[in-house]
Amino acid sequence: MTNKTVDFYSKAAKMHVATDCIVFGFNTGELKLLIFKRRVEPHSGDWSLIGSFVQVDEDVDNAARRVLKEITGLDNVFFEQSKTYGKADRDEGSRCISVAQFALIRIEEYDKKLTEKHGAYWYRIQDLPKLVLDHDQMVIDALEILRQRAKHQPIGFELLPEKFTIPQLQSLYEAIYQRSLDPGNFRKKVLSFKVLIKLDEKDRSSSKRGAHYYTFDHENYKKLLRSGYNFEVI
Amino acid sequence: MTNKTVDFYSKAAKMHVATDCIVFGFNTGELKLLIFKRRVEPHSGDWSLIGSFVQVDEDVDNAARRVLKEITGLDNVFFEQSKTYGKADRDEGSRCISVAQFALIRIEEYDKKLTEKHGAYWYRIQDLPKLVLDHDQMVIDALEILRQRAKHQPIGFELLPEKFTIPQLQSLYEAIYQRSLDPGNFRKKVLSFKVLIKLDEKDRSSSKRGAHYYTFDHENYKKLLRSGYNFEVI
DNA sequence: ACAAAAGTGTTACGTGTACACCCATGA
DNA sequence: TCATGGGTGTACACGTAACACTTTTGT
Repeated sequence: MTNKTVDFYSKAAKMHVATDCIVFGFNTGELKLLIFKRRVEPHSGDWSLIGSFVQVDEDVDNAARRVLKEITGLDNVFFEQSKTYGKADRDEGSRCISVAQFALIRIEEYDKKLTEKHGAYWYRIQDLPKLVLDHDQMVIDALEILRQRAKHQPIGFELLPEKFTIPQLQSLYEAIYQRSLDPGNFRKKVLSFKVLIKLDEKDRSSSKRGAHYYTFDHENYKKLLRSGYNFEVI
Repeated sequence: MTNKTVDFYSKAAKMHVATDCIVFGFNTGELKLLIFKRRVEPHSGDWSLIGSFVQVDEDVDNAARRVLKEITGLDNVFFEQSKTYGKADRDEGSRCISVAQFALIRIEEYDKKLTEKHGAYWYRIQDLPKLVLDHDQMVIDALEILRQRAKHQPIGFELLPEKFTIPQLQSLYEAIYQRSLDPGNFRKKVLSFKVLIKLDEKDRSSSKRGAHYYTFDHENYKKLLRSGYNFEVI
């Protein structure tokens, strides 16, 4: 590295880089968000998203995975970058920009002990409390992106258990878009993509007849994507 | 601020934060990108996007506006955040994350003297040279987002002069999506949105009959958006 | 008068939507 | 056997795509 380089970089300011996770979950027909009570100043005790500073030798994406694992115990979670928040005055603690990322997790699988230990709770998105800093805006933006994605990719499967029924899937989409869908049309649409594998087993928890379980056909999905398929679910 | 706070923040690493601009322009029926020859190490002399470090007291969004103004002389440019690049090893100079933002500019209006002074050139997106660091990927991602946006918002108008004809607009969309569109259908579709104002004046540069100039009706666009309208151009 | 681009009209087709209807089963 | 949610079938409306056709005007 030349002296010129050192000079050029050294003149530039350094700042904290954080990542905040908008963690979506789904159960009992409701879209939920994992938030927790902040334990450091400023705003200790207020509600906040789960976040962390990014370490010097750590990819930003990985920082998000690290925190989420610390809190939920979950690995291999679906993550996607949402937006970066870079207003100079967004954090009065110190100049700090935050890369927001949203995660979709199967709510049944996370470790309740861990989340309780960290003071984390699932809230319905409709009745979230006021969050710290610009975290309210982060949630609004992430929801927007989730809706956008869910329209064209079968992203919703990330939020359901391995085995799920079509009515369950429909209920998820209804929760995401906050509107009701026609059962017949939804079923036809979603089956037309040929990315669901029907199982023999049935779920009888919500009707006497029972609804068939399905699993997501990852193989076929990838194949179809490569051949330029577009999944317009809604 | 409590001691606890100081402690918490001070333990976290600080790093450089940069912003890189993917500057799109459009003329002679081609989608162009503004890139320039890098003048600092590492990679001095290689082709690069236009970027800068973010200053301590500067919003990330404004940093992008600042560089673009320095180079093109343009103010009031359409900007949108694209993605943040945060791999630990993305810049060998020093740990540095970059918030990529794309800009749409009216190519006729920029100051040629300024861009020449800074060693900046317009390249057709089809034949861009290899760019420095992860800038190639930034362009790919930004194009993807531009296409996404252009599908649902009349974003394309940002790339055209104040007055433009419908065939011009069509040619822009054809450049963005790299496919040809039916003139009749395109015209019908775009006029159906009621966000174009027809002017008396005609552009005779590309036909004897001449094509009517139109302007974008910002007022009506905002009104329609508020009432929940969706602009599906393609 | 003809070429060439602008602009209009018409029709066929596929897809989404609404809704009627049948199925399976526990109580 | 009836109520309930699962699942199938169908008819209509509408948006889109393809393309034929008309208009304008400089050469």
